[in-house]
Amino acid sequence: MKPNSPKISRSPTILDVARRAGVSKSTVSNVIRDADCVAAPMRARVKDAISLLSYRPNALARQLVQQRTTMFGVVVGDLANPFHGEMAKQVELHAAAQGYRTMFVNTQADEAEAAGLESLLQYRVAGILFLAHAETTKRARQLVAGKVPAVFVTCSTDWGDVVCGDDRRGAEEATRHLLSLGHRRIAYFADPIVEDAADRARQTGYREVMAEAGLTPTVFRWRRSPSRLFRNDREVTPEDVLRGKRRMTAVFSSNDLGAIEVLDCADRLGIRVPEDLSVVGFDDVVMARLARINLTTVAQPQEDLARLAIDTMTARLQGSLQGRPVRRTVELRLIVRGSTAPPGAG
Amino acid sequence: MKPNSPKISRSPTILDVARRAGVSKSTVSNVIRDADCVAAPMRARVKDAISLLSYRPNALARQLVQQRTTMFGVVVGDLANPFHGEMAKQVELHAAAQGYRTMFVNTQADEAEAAGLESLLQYRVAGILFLAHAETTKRARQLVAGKVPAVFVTCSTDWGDVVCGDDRRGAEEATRHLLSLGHRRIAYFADPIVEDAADRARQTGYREVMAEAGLTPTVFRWRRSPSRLFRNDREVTPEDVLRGKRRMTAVFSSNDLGAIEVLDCADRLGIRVPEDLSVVGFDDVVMARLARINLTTVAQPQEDLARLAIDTMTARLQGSLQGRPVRRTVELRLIVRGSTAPPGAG
DNA sequence: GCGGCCGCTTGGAACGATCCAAAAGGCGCC
DNA sequence: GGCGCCTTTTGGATCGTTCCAAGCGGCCGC
Repeated sequence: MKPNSPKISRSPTILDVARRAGVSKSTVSNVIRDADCVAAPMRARVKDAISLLSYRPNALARQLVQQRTTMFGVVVGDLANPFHGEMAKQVELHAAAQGYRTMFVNTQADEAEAAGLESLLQYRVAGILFLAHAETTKRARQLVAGKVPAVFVTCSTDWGDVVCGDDRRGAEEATRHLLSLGHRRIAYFADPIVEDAADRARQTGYREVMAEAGLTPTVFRWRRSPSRLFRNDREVTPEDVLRGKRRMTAVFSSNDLGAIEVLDCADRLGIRVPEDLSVVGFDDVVMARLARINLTTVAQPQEDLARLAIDTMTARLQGSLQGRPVRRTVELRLIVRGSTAPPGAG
Repeated sequence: MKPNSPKISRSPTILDVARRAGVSKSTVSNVIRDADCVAAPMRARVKDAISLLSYRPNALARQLVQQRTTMFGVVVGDLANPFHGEMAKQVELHAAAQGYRTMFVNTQADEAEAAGLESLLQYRVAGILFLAHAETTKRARQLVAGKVPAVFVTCSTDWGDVVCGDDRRGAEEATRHLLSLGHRRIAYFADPIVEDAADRARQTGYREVMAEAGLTPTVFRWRRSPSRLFRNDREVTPEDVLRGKRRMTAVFSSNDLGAIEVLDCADRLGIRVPEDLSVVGFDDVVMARLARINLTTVAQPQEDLARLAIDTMTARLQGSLQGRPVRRTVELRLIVRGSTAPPGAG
């Protein structure tokens, strides 16, 4: 080996540090991983060399040799959706607290999803979190199932752990609230193009309660995905529902964004809320608390969801959780605000 | 080397593929990087082996040896903020289109920022994007400046490329709009605790126009960062402004979230908008378009911002952009909606 | 027939860390 | 003084790729 090869500024490696401190690379390695088997004066000398060279360990090299990474892949339907945004934030926060970084893929079960997942797998992420995601494609399942732990947050599946609220019960509570106010003609608005499990569970809760009360359920589905909301290109509008022959007095939307969209349509059509129409959402996004929105909704505790999701993931990774997928739930709670009232209250 | 060591299911490597196809690993490498120097029948044989073993290249190993990664670090102030969320989404989208993955760090110039940046640098990300971020700390500068290209989107700095609108001119236009309606007592609401450059530029624009008109500027600052808005723990409220001795007739907020907060306070205080108070925001988040919000605001073209940011970043990486930091701007445009009217219009 | 060239394939040396087994050194005990 | 033991330190193998220079045929032209 030639002494003093003329290094042209490249970031220093563990070998540079070793040379500078006059020790072997193994000792440097022991210091940076702070193993306990290194004597104090030596440790000090190495630390000096490290800060002198402003050495920064290479995470790629480390994770390659360790055969495990500290990155999570996060697949999120639509970061522009406030609910997803908040979930993403909370997940990033809790992952970071456990020493994991997060790689995001923003995709709605479209063709980009497969590419995004493929990429995450090539990076050998330690696990993949699916956030408030529409139904995953079979392709997704076939790509990740079994290769890497998967946790689904606020959405359901049979091939990975699930962390969510009891959507069905939440929907039941919301529907009962409308019933107790005296509503009989209550419509359910499903949001995305692609059905997801959360949507289905909420719909089931709604149908159940309607049936119990001897009422006919009415289900509508937006034709646009949430990201396209507020874009004035609605294909199903509340007008279809409210001006139709069997006029509805209440709408229960599978999520807040949809509910707010309903409010907006109602406003533009001159339909008063809650006098002419009651609206209930699901999620409790911050926006819903505004005096101008003031939306009755089923709150999902986003921080709890995120914490539980990360806990589940780390449990899988440490092996303290093994075997068949588990399902962990958080408490949902109806928050009554000003968008609901007895029918014909005006 | 022992033949047939009893492999216990591990993801297959390039060597496994090579053995299976009866060629050398170099040839396999040539196939997966599709270099043109490999004969057709051989290529076919290798591809068969790849799909047979469902081989997936290891991005860590590849990037380690190539000495360059295809990951961007993205530092974003608050993913729960709709403007940041939309920016994050657009950036992820355009990065993915160029073959880059994104690692997110959600942080507001707090102590977590340094740790997050350190982590990004350990991963040897190709570059770091700062999104709508509050002023970066000196620590951030000292960590990343010079090591890796940095692009600041919708915020400014002197040590990295900047992509933003002409905030000052936008603020001027907004202020002139209020003046032209007849307002004289116009307050400016600065949002975050930590001043950022965008905020300063907007404030300058406001002050400029006020001075030209011979009016005294009045600047207020929220004491909470945007993520804490809507939480009922305001420390400065529009009440301070509107009920004070020198009653304001208009408020120009440095961003939409703040403007919406103002609207909300006004609603709760029984102050009518726009009759008693005109409100102008900045950003044009989707929410602002709702009939119930209907906020006059200065629109920032988020997709253009994201595209330009990624373009600038890739230009730096390819070396087609070199030398001192550049500053690239996009067009801002005032959108007049229903939250502004002549003073005393009620 | 031989040299040269070209197209394809290959072995080996990186990349920058971790980890393990073995070496080195110091110390006390018989 | 020799032996074993314990604490530190060390060299080398390894992780899964890329990349380069060299090898290897075969073909063409003179």
